[in-house]
Amino acid sequence: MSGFRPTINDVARAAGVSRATASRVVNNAPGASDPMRARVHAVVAELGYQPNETARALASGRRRAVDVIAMTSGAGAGWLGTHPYFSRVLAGMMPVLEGVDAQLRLHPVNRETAADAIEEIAANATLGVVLADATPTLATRLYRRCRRVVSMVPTAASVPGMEADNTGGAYAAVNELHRLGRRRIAAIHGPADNSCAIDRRLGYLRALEDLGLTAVGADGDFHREGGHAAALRLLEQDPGIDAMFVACDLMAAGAVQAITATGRRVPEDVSIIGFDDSIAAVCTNPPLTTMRLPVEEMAAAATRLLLDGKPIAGHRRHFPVELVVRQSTQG
Amino acid sequence: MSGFRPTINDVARAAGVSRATASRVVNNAPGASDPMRARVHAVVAELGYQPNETARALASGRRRAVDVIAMTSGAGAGWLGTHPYFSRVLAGMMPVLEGVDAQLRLHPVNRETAADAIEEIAANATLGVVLADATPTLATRLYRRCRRVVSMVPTAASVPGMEADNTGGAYAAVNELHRLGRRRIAAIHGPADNSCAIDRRLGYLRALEDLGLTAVGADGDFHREGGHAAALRLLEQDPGIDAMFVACDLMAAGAVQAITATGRRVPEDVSIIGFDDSIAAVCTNPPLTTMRLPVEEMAAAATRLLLDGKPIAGHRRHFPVELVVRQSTQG
DNA sequence: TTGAAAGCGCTAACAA
DNA sequence: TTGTTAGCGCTTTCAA
Repeated sequence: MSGFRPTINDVARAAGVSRATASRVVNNAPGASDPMRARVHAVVAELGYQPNETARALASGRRRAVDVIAMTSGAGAGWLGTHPYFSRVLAGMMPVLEGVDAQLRLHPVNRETAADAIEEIAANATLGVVLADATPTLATRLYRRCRRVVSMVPTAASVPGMEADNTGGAYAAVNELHRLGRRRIAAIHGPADNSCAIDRRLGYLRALEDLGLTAVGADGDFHREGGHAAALRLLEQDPGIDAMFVACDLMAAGAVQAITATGRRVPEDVSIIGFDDSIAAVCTNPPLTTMRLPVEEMAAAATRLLLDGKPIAGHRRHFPVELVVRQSTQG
Repeated sequence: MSGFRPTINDVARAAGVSRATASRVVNNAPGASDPMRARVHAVVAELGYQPNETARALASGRRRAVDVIAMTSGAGAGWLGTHPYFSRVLAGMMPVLEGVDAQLRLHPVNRETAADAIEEIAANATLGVVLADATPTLATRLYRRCRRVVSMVPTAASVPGMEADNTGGAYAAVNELHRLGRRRIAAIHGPADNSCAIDRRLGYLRALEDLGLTAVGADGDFHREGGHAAALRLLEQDPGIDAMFVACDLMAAGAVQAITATGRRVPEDVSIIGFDDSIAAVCTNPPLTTMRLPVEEMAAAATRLLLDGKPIAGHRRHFPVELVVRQSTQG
């Protein structure tokens, strides 16, 4: 009952038509009479024929697939699975891909073997590739090979990208904290080599300078543990801190835990504003006031851009980063 | 500089060898002398030749890809992006796929068009397909078409699956709560049509019966909102509740918020045990004691099973669900 | 409207 | 060890 897969030849033979006609019918292409169509359709149903996508792709020269590259640090899945970011980009892509019958290929790429992997992905890309997170070097290299690329994070100038206002978001967050009367506003930053983190740090520093306040910061890792540790360090170093701007919700979740563990209350003693508006923001207690990074919208836009054709060099689409007020800033 | 992609013919011609030899060298297949290898490699490097995977797959009859099916409810991405579960299955699959050069194709499938989609995926599956979440009907239908299928959740008897001890986990959770001296143990269940949720509910009910306690439950949706609402309802209906078993961490996060909002303390007044040990468990405040569902391990095992060949009908691999103690059960 | 025939780029017998 | 020759299953001119 199984093991055998009918080919279009089988369909054609059984229907008593040529392979070309069978192909036309199967593809709903013009140039086949109704009686022919009926015959072929009947056979297709009877045999349970399903076109071989590989052959189809080879023959037609086009295959509809978008590739997603996610960096994995060393062995293992890295961020994926431990950080909400990736599932948000996938979630953003799905709806736009659903209607257009294109498949989504996910490529975990680690820093060590990145060069080769990128080369191969570029060679076999069709609709294009979405860079979930990528270093400028990597993005540039990929873009040179295959122009149908969109990055979700800031990379090189030429590589088309979706650009969220990370700097502006951080700037706004600090100002919100200031508006609430906070004056000792510390920061928990992301990794020093992460482009989003760099922008957010910049926004924080600018805001503090503009407000005439002193910057106090600690570096985190974009994970809960790092946020927890950083908050503890900050509080020890300067017990008078009355607000924290945290560069990602996951770290903010850790910070909230650390702060309450020292006997302080959030938001009464220390107000917190996170960044991302990911699932972590609503899981904390109290829920986090945060700067919303519209990841799903960005991923959807990136996908649509690829679907619509080759994005031009240096293409930019800007996204605002807006304040979402929850309980970590106001009792 | 772009637009042209060298084929293996170009390589062969430039190297002055036959296509077969070029192919052998590129594939590291035996039967080519060192001088030949050197010549071909040089040309490959010079031309920047990259094999066309589609042609390769068609010619060799094998393509290494594993398909992942994730259900999307209606329009949009459904769970993906809003529930940590999916990224965990992807994260579990990545490491095992990384070494073996096989690609991962992600298929969002919605209930309405599921039948057709399944048919096509089955027809083009190669290594096999992993069902992240699937109804028995769907799993059975897919399994009939393509025997290389592994489900991550309980489905039909014949469909190979990774089976976590959901019932035992729930049973153990309730007993832990009882051991801590709790006697009014309520439950927040998952969706009535979700097989995992059904098993967890069963475990809860059995435990309460065995302990001679009265069951009190509310239905949730496996999301934070549902957990929040359910906890509120429960507390209103029976203010004396001193513990809750919540069928998923996301709901538990909502429950913690709801409980503290009523002025009660976690864990002093109400102890909570969640389920999953997802990212949500460590973001809550206090962090959640939970029953660990080893999703990554299960996904990795499922992938390996597919890589090793066709799983036999009814294949089962069992996974324990273990208690992870954090602060929601003990001050 | 239909069919014959030439590939898509590659692998894998089989000969030499 | 090397090259020649068929295809893999399908699409797509081009004639009929």
